[in-house]
Amino acid sequence: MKPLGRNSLRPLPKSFFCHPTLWIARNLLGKGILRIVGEDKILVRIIETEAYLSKNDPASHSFRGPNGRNRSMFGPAGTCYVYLSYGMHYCMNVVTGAKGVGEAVLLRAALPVFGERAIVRNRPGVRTKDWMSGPGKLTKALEVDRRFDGLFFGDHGLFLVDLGRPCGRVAATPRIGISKATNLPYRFVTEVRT
DNA sequence: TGCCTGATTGCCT
DNA sequence: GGCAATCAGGCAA
Repeated sequence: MKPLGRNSLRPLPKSFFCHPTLWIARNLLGKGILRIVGEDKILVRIIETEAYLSKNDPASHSFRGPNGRNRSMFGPAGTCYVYLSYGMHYCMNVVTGAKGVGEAVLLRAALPVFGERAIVRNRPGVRTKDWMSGPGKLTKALEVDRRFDGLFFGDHGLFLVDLGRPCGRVAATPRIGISKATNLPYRFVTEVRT
């Protein structure tokens, strides 16, 4: 894998996405999202994810099979699945599992590593701790919207990268904001600090 | 065809 | 802590 830029950031290898979805959700904690917009580079560290499976997971968009909105969730592992939530917020997922399966990991929250100037531009007047403390806030800070739906991470200025540092302790809890399958501990958080 | 709900956020009190 | 904003699917009729 070719390093990305001056910080020797390496994109996550394809083999990373060959693991089970729950493994990927847990192991994305501490990894980086690199966003390149023109001259600006934004790097953030993932601190919260949620896994959405296909079978036996009624909370997952893919539970009822493919439709217009969730089509890219059934793409090959490493596909970016972006959907509109509550009619106004975008949420970004990494598709996992084989093509046609319909599993993904929702990227819920992150902390800044560098590129604060661009983040401030995207999140004017917002306190630092609230920059990316939710899925809709994260996409806003990184300038990610429906244009990325169905594209691959690694294309079009959006990368998942290894920061070469392990994350801290990981906690698994039920997922947020859902009404179905609320007992499943598919949300993963870490107390990592940059 | 039309109503209801939701993987949310941010403003207002 | 309450609640409005806003829209795409699901589902009932």
